[in-house]
Amino acid sequence: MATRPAPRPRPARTSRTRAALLTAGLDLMVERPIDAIPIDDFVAAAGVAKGSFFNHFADKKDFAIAVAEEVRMAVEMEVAAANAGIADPVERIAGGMRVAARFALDHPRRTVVLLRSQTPATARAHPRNKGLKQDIDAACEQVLYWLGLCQILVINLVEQQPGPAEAAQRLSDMLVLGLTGLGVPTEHAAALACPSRHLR
Amino acid sequence: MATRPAPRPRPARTSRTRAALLTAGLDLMVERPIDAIPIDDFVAAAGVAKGSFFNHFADKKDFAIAVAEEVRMAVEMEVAAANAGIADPVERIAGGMRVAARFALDHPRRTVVLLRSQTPATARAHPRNKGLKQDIDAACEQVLYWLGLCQILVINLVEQQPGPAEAAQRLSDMLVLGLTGLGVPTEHAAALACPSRHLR
DNA sequence: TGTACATCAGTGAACGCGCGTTCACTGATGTAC
DNA sequence: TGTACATCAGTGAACGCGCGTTCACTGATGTAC
Repeated sequence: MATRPAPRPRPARTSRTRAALLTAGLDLMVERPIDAIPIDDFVAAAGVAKGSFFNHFADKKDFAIAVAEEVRMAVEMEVAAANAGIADPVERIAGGMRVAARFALDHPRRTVVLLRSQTPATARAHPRNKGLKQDIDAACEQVLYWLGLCQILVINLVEQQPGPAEAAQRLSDMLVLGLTGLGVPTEHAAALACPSRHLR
Repeated sequence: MATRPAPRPRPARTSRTRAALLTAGLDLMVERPIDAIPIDDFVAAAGVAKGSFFNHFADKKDFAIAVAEEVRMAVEMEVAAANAGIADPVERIAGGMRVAARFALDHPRRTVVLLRSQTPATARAHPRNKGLKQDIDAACEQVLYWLGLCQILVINLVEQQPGPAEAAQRLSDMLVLGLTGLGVPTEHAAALACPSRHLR
């Protein structure tokens, strides 16, 4: 009967396996949605055994979330960095769209995976309840409206892969359209949207 | 050995079964993509036996196409009707977007199914070849650009379900954005996009 | 109108495959002494 | 440094379920006479 205290940290091999699986996930999910990819393909691409998959992820769904989360955190960090020190909320949301556009141009593959991971367009929840929470719903709808515009822009940039000038123009158009839609005065929106400010 | 000539047309029961399946398809595909719906659900909703499904459709994929095709033909007929007698190509494509918007507002459920049926955004073919077919590709890209804008507008209308005035405004914005993006002079685009022309 | 018969859509049980998940075993990694 | 041992990620064969597809049979519909 031995009483040795257990060894604990064994990060090297472990994190290598996990990273290989996440990388394989990114690679394969660029081409098709996760439901069309068997786990066998992920583990083959990662070069690990099928059982290892379930050592790191509870199930396939959990894996999809983990892959998307990696990309989402990367985007959010860039947004936070770009907005550091900016207080005006209108400028902050404009900055968010700008960063999203920049990210889509820089990392089209990761962006595709992120877009895929989200509840697909036309399947989103419709907060149609007209009860007491009307104000809250209105605020939520504005957020959804803005996120929707960002998503539309990002899809457009990833699909068409326009040159820098064209991309800046589309971002600018979308900013004016979106900001005026939120009630921002046209001149203010136009100033924030000036193409020369964007994308380097 | 009998030599009676065969009876042929038995349309009543047959077309009823087929129609029930297509209707069930529309109903269920509003909520989730076809890959998430077992055939058992379709036949249960249609009230027919599972075997009947394969009397009418070669396989599940064929069924998905048939459901989408019904909606697509309805849209195309409306576009053709709206554009009858109009020769100017710029007005014709503007009319196409107008009809698509109108259809999305009138038939959001059918529109959702149609959107689902298409190669999902971020999975479309990228005609990136820079060879001799440059001109053809350029034309194709313009068509894709326009269809993409229509799709974006339609998704937005179905998701947000704005009131008539708001919807007309979004259509107008998208028309100006799209037409000027195709090189149409701003004044001309603005005239075609005038909100008072749209959506009744 | 009535009867015999031919056809083909309808039916649902059965099949079989793809694939997500499990599990008993292996072996690499690290600790205790 | 060397040896014994404890742990836990890695492994891949096996399992089992969901679901698309098949098929032998039934029965409704319509034609011939």
